Amino acid sequence: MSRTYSIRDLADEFDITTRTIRFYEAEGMLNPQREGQTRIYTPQDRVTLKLILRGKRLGLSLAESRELIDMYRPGLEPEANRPQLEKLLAVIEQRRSHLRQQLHDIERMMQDLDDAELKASEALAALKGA
Amino acid sequence: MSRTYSIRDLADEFDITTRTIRFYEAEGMLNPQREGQTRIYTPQDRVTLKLILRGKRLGLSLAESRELIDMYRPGLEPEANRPQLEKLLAVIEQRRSHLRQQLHDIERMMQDLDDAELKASEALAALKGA
DNA sequence: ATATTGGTTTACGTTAACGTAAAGGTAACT
DNA sequence: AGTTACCTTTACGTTAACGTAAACCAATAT
Repeated sequence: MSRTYSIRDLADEFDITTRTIRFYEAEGMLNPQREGQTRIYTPQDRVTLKLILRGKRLGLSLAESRELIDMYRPGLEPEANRPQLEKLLAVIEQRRSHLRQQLHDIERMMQDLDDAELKASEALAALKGA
Repeated sequence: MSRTYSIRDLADEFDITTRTIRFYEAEGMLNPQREGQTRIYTPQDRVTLKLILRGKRLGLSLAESRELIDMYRPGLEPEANRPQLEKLLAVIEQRRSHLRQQLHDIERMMQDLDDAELKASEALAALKGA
């Protein structure tokens, strides 16, 4: 019923190399089925990969992403997941504030650059006027 | 007149190691004066270090930060700086949009986590109710 | 005098996240 | 049969940004 993907399908879709995908598997983040030697990926595998890449964009390490992803697989006992879930929420919140800091830095930097450009063009104008 | 700083002053102020500061010097980003063997940093050196660290927070590589910083030192011929200045502005703009993407990812992730937590607590409630 | 504190150079070590190459299997064109 | 196109495993290589350790001065504290 549900379609499957080759390693190349996924590599192309997410613009990464097959090496990268196999690397994630070696790190225990993916466990595709096999058809003989060849890896076969389910939609679920695809989602997992997507999560890894999203985490990466957020600056999470693979280890962090792994924690996160393990969290998404609903444990049989939700209670057991509770502390981990809270810890994860804290990590995310921290990331969020980190991003705010970065945005702030960017604003400052843009401002500095605007100033520099202004000065430069003023200096240029002065030269031409002379 | 203007005060100076020891390597430790700066390391403590910015919460980095002296190794890091020497590393930046080895990379040609700092050129402190010497008093005998000992490095002496001026307020200007301090600003440079600040810029390096700001770049770092923004995810710039040292090489990128170096370009940036060289740009801040007003070249004798402003005209010559022009193309570089524009290139740099482009880099910053790209960073900015990258950050926006990250913020978006964070929002999604938070949402997913909220959902997960909700589900978890619901499952928990169901169990207790049974 | 010696021990502590803080500076120095030189140089090898470390980590993450893959890159890259070698060597080989299988299926499908031509 | 040959070659092209994917797939596989194994394994060594790479890069950035420092960490860490050894071995050494110089000034101060005890």
